[in-house]
Amino acid sequence: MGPSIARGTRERILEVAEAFLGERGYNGTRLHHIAERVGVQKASLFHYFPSKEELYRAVLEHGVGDSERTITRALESRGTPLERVCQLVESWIELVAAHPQRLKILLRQSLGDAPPGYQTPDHDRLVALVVGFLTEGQEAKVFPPVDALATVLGVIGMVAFFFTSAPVLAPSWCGDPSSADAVERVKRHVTDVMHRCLAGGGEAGTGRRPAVA
Amino acid sequence: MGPSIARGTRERILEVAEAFLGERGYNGTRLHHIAERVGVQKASLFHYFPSKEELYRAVLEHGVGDSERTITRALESRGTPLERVCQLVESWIELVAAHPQRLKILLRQSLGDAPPGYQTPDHDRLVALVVGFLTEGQEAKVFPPVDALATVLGVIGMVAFFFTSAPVLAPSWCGDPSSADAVERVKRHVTDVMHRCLAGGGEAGTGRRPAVA
DNA sequence: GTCTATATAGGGATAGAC
DNA sequence: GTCTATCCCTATATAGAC
Repeated sequence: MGPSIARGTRERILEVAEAFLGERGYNGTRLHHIAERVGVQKASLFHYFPSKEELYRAVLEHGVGDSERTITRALESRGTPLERVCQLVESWIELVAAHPQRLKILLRQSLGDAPPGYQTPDHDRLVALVVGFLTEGQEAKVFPPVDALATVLGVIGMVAFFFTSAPVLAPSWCGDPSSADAVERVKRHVTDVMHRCLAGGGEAGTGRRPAVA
Repeated sequence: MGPSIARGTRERILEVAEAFLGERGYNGTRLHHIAERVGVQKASLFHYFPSKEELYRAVLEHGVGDSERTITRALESRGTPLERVCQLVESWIELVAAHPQRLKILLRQSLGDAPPGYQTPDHDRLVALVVGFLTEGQEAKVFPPVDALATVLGVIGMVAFFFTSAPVLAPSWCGDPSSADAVERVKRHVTDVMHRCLAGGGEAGTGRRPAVA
């Protein structure tokens, strides 16, 4: 994180744009509104960014790197493999709670809300990092034989849903998903699920269902 | 499902619109494109729907009701409570796989991609139905004391992510999420997780973590 | 570097013939 | 009920003064 005060106009534009892109999406965001909130004329935006699409790309790059650092750091931490997985989950949840807009932008991207012709980058490398950790644990018989890739993607899906869609589709879930209470509840639930799914070692887990129904 | 052949123009418009709204979103969908794919002039759309917004609402209503029927039917089925939960999960996954666009539209809605001023309807009643089932099971000591609401929303989030975002953000996940293989894999994983989280009765589950880290 | 003014295009919506 | 033609607004982007 850079200095949080006395930012230049370019940084303020990026910040406001990130908020709008998260809240309204690429197609729904008006340069007009960004300029207004920054407190500048619309034409001035084109002094810093040649087009709306380039502004979009700049916002994306601006938010990249945090996730990767969080993941590698957590996997290298001390503790049992299960503790490290939970450490990773909790760190990532905090990251998401701190920057909900970034996750929303990624989700929108995956749904196709991006500049025309924009190639959505994949995140296979990052996912593979965690999947590899789980697989190694399974080979060492410390994790049960669950579907490792599905487990990782499932956690991402749960957390993403808790912080973006759930508050809207099921208001009974929580008021402000970024509140300390909500963050704590998500952490507790996800780590609880991880314990239930990854504890018990290499033998068939607690309640693995017998066969196809 | 109505007759699938010799549909009227209105039905064809609804069908094509559903596809576009799922794929491009409300703001990204051009009436021009809908008309083109239907094989009709743009102005003709206004003979059937007074505005883009009304077309959007019609598409939504057209896809409502299936989910509710699926849920109530599964919860009233035979079997142990856990079997009924898994039955519900599998039925719902099939429904999602059969109509991925509908889920995408709902997700987009929750992200705010809807007509200006549109009030996204909540689904609290439907969620509460399943949560109630879990809570009763917990009071009867057949389910462990997990966070029931979080469990339900977590499953929704996982499945939603598997079928919409995961194929784009992590292409290693699967090629076509609606393929029989992919559907089977999702079913297996989610019911596996349900077994691990809901089996074992009312005592503290397998690996419930001791306290806050 | 920021402004006012304007060019240009695209898309939602309407009019009216057939 | 479907078409052609057109209106009109909005939004991106540019030109050029200060």
